[in-house]
Amino acid sequence: MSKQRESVLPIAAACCPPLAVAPLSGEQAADLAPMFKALGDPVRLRLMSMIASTDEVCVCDLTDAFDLSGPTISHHLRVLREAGLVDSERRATWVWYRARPQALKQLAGLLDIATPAAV
Amino acid sequence: MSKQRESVLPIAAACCPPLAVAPLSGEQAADLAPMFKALGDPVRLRLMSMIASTDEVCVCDLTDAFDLSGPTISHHLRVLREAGLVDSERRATWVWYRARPQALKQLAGLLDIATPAAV
DNA sequence: GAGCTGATTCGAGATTCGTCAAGACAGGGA
DNA sequence: TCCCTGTCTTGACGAATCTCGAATCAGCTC
Repeated sequence: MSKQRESVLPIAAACCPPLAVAPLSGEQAADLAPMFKALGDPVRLRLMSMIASTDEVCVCDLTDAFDLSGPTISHHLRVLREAGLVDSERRATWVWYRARPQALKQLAGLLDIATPAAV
Repeated sequence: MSKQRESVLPIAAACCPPLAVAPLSGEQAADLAPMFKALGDPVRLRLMSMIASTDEVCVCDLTDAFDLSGPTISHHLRVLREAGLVDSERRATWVWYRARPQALKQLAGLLDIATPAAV
């Protein structure tokens, strides 16, 4: 991530109507599934929530919150980054992570239920 | 699924504020991650969209839509079912699947972005 | 009851994933 | 310049996942 060329992300590729409105094509599903998959691990879901609930987070703070090794946290952050859910930026010694609201919004829209009364 | 006792699902366990509002606890993340994980496979994501976009779908129709064997489709449907995302019901010879709007709504709420202006 | 159709479960093989230890790289301070 | 701190990458291993064929179960029709 030292290189910022990952700004070309799979986000724009998929912009679909809610699941409850129309079925996805195979291609759309293949584009979107990695995002859900990235959130499908408890550690990554918690990392995502920690990153999204503040403006920026330092890796050092994230590492301290888990009983996992540094490389493991780094690996999970990389998965989130490659899924387009977060951005990273090196600033002096530390690396800071920031959420990508676009991506979260896209997933939320996909899961939106057309019938609010449905229970 | 022949037995309907799976109606006791992990849904009620987790009911959390949006990711962008407060970080998840380890327990909350462990409850929610399986749902995202279930949607993290292209085949399952497409199955979910096919089920959610109509009232009910017969397994036979789902199987026909993929180049996969029956047991494989059955496996993916089981994952969706155990994650609490769909319900199944046997009616005569056929088994019908239905989405659980509660679950989709919960996930959508979790991904909701507090700042609609954010881009 | 016998036979048929549809769906699930079981068992096995190949692939992917999660984790860590060791090494490499980037940047700041003496 | 050299060393130290902090982070990422690489390589490796066990565990979980995806897929299929074969066998099993559920229900209808004759």
